[in-house]
Amino acid sequence: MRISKVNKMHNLSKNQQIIFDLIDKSSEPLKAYAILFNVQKKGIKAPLQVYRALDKLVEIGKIHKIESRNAFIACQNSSCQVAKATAFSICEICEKVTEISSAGLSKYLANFKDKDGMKYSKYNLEFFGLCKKCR
Amino acid sequence: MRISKVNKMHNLSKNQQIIFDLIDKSSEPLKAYAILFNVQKKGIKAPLQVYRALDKLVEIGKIHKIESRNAFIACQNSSCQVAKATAFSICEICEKVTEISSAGLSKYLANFKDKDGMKYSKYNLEFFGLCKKCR
DNA sequence: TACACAATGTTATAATATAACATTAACCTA
DNA sequence: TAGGTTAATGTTATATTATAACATTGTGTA
Ligand SMILES: [Zn+2]
Ligand SMILES: [Zn+2]
Ligand SMILES: [Zn+2]
Ligand SMILES: [Zn+2]
Repeated sequence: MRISKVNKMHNLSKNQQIIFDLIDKSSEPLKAYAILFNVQKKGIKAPLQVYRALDKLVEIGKIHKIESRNAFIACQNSSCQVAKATAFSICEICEKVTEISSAGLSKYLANFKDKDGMKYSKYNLEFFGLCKKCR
Repeated sequence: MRISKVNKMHNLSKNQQIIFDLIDKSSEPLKAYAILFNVQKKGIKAPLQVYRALDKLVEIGKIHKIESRNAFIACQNSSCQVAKATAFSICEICEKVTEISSAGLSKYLANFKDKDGMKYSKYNLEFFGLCKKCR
């Protein structure tokens, strides 16, 4: 396998890199229009440019969407290669979001079968409560 | 405890009842503006009237929001008195949504502790896959 | 080179949700 | 049953989130 192939696996384009860097260095989930505002100085002017980069970054697992907040967070779990099994804790006061990395939880959910015996390979779980600081 | 008190627990107002009835008889999750369109003949004319009823219905657990779809579904689980622990399966082809009612799952999630030993009383879980019909 | 595909740029618009303020209904209790 | 309180409603305007459509440019590969 050549270097170029290795890189290609998750080689980010210019816009993708700009937007990923912003999300990755943020201490909190970012919303699409907050991202847009922050990257306008870098030449990204339109919502669609942001959403396209976000879509791709979600697809390859570099970021995740917090569905209940319409916001995006960098993957905090180096093993998330694909956006297919995600779990988060969300503080209902300060809105701090943490990606949960629990082998037990992911094993349990990956093996969960519903009443019809159906197994699901993809899921998103959001826990809500109060973080340490807010209790 | 008087009758009025018993009823009051989940006595729906006029708009709440209209909107709940619509969602309850629907075979699929409904979006807010689809609801608005459907209840305009009943005198509900503005988005805010719909969103206010939806907020209340979610709060008391009569309906749930499918976060990944921005849509609302009637509670299919008679024991959901409050919107605090929900789980759904979602077909990625036909978009059929089913509320999962599994004692094992809810027990596991209610008892789940993160790395810091934190327990969460509230969660939302969405599984994705293909339903029987779509496989 | 030439092809295929991914990414970009741009304008416009769709879809989802809330702010602000005035009014009315329902409920509780003195 | 009058008065106070809270919940719900009505209405207009606006904020926020997301996509359609189409033209163009870059990138890797045969
Ligand atoms: Zn991750
Ligand atoms: Zn907190
Ligand atoms: Zn339910
Ligand atoms: Zn299906």
